[in-house]
Amino acid sequence: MNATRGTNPAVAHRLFKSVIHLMIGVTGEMRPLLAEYRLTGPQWANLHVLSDAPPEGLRLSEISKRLRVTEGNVTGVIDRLVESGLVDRVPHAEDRRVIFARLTQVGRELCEEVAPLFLGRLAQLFAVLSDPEKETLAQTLEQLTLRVAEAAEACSKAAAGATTAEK
Amino acid sequence: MNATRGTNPAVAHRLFKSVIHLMIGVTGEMRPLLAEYRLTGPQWANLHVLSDAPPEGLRLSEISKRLRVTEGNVTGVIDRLVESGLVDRVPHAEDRRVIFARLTQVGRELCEEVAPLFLGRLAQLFAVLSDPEKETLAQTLEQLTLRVAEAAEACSKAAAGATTAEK
DNA sequence: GAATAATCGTTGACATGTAAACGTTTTATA
DNA sequence: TATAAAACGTTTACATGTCAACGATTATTC
Repeated sequence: MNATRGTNPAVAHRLFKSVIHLMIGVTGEMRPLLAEYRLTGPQWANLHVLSDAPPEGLRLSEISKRLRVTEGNVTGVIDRLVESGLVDRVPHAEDRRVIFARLTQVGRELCEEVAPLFLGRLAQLFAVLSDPEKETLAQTLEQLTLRVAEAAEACSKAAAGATTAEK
Repeated sequence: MNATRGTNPAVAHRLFKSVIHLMIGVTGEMRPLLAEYRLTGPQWANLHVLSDAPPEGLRLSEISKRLRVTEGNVTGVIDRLVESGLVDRVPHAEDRRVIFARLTQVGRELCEEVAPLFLGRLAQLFAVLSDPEKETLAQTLEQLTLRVAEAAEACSKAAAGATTAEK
């Protein structure tokens, strides 16, 4: 389909670095705003997914999946949010392995206060792009993320196949 | 100029998350490759900037600038690279505040071995896009990063002005 | 020339992040 | 049903990452 598809590694590297630099730039600019509320980026990310969750909250493994971080990481961040009184840990009624994280009243109110500021600031930083441009760009990055996962999976399967064949 | 420019915060948020997810995805996929050489992503980033540096190496503050991380961070990563025998610390001849980080022979050889593998894998992950597409995307992200920094600077200047005015 | 300011790298306190090994509980399997 | 396997969250060890406060050195300024 795309016979002229390029594979110049330097170009791929440039793209990689541009992604990293953008992330560093944006998170760096958002940090002071969150700091005013004694929050870090990851803490806010956890609060935010919980603010858009059913009343019973989310199990930690679900937060882990949504934020794309390990469960051990979620454990620690939730620890600090509980410490701050923003989140509660609620054991599952039936399955005793499961623990729900749920916003406290204070946590919910903080979310409602911070969310518009956070999103507003973000919109400010990205104001160079129109909404459709942002949509398009986001869509491109999302698709690329999917393809990266696919490429990785294909590779690991190939490796597994080779290993199996060797046995 | 762009009267229809959108400022829907949800769209900005989607873009933000797409950047983060892409970064998590790619760095996650590159980690195993580097791990084979007992390297982490940041360690490789440090080695790589040093591999493209004058013979005397780079001062730590310069590495900090290029990688967009704090100097304290660079100190730690370089510590471990020195520990691994991949990097040397060389004091500046004239300015005794300055310390250069420079690849050792072993470090340089490792770089030359890892670089093509790292870049090749990266190209593999990004293979869905052609080189021109990657270029365009990278350019967009780089410009966005610039604008983010500008927007932030403008904001801090405004804040400084307000503070000054209050006095 | 002496006081002051700026630069440089390090350090310490803290918050993420991963990976691997656990204990607990639940599910699947024989 | 007894056993094996899987799922869940925690813990540990380690490597980043920021920030602020340092010492040491150099550059400015008066």
